[in-house]
Amino acid sequence: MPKFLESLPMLLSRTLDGIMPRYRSLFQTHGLTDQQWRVLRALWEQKHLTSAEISQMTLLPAPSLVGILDRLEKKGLIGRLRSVKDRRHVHIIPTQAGRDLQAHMLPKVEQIHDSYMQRITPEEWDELNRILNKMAEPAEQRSFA
Amino acid sequence: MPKFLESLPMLLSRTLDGIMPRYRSLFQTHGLTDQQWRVLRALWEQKHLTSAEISQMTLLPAPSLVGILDRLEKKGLIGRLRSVKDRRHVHIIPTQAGRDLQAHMLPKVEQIHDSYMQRITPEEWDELNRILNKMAEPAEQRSFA
DNA sequence: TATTAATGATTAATATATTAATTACTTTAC
DNA sequence: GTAAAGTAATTAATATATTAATCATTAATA
Repeated sequence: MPKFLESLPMLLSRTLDGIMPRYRSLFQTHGLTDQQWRVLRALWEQKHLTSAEISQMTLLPAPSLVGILDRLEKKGLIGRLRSVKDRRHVHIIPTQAGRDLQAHMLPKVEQIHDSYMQRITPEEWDELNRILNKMAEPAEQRSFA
Repeated sequence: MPKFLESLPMLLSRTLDGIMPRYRSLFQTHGLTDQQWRVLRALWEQKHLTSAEISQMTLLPAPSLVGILDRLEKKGLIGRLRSVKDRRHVHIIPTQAGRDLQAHMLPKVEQIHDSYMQRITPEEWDELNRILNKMAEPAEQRSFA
């Protein structure tokens, strides 16, 4: 097997490719894309978030978010509300239909997540987080061993 | 921090978002996208590969590959050659310019990879691979503990 | 061998990613 | 108080992802 396949980017991509289809088929039964679900999920414990806040939480690039929010709005799952304090900000608010869909889907999403968690021990999960965070840590704020 | 940010998909996406920019800025100085480099990289130790083989190695979906190969071909980095044995297959072959670019870029790419590897121990790297492969393993062929 | 089924690459349609530029609005600094 | 600098959302242009369908070719079967 060539070294290429054992690189860090390929390892991560391969893992994502391995786990996402199960999530995706659930999303599809509810007419959502991965990214659209992410936005709804980010709004779960919030009354409202600005577009920039959603972008930061979901890792979805701001320009992509415009279209994603357009489509969620067209589906009646969210609303846009321009801030009165600072008219540059747009607050994104889940509609009742959006909240209902969240409530319906979240348990199933968590069920899939749990099924993956059961493949490893809590210690392995901690290890995984520790190692990956060390990888992704920006160079500046890295502590030298 | 909401549980959402601690999910497996978000952990993996966050890590990729953290590490890819350094690769990407290198690719950009050579006028390549991530995916275009992946294809060249896959051809590194091969004289030629079919489109399907490249798709499987690089994890790039076959329909996306059509355009990616178009652009690599237009840049004079690869050539397409329809198989005589089975005219359904198309062999992808790096041109001399493609091989030169590979040879020039590969050390720099490996340098970036090494710099990430230095953040962790070889044992942590093995752990990481072991855990992630367990996550991505298809359910059917999973061994029960 | 004529038909049917399967396969590899491609096209089509829609959604998202990436980078740069723009627009509307706020804040700073002079 | 006004011009300049900064900020949040958006648009624009190009590249890629996702799913389904198509096209040409080959393999399988009656």
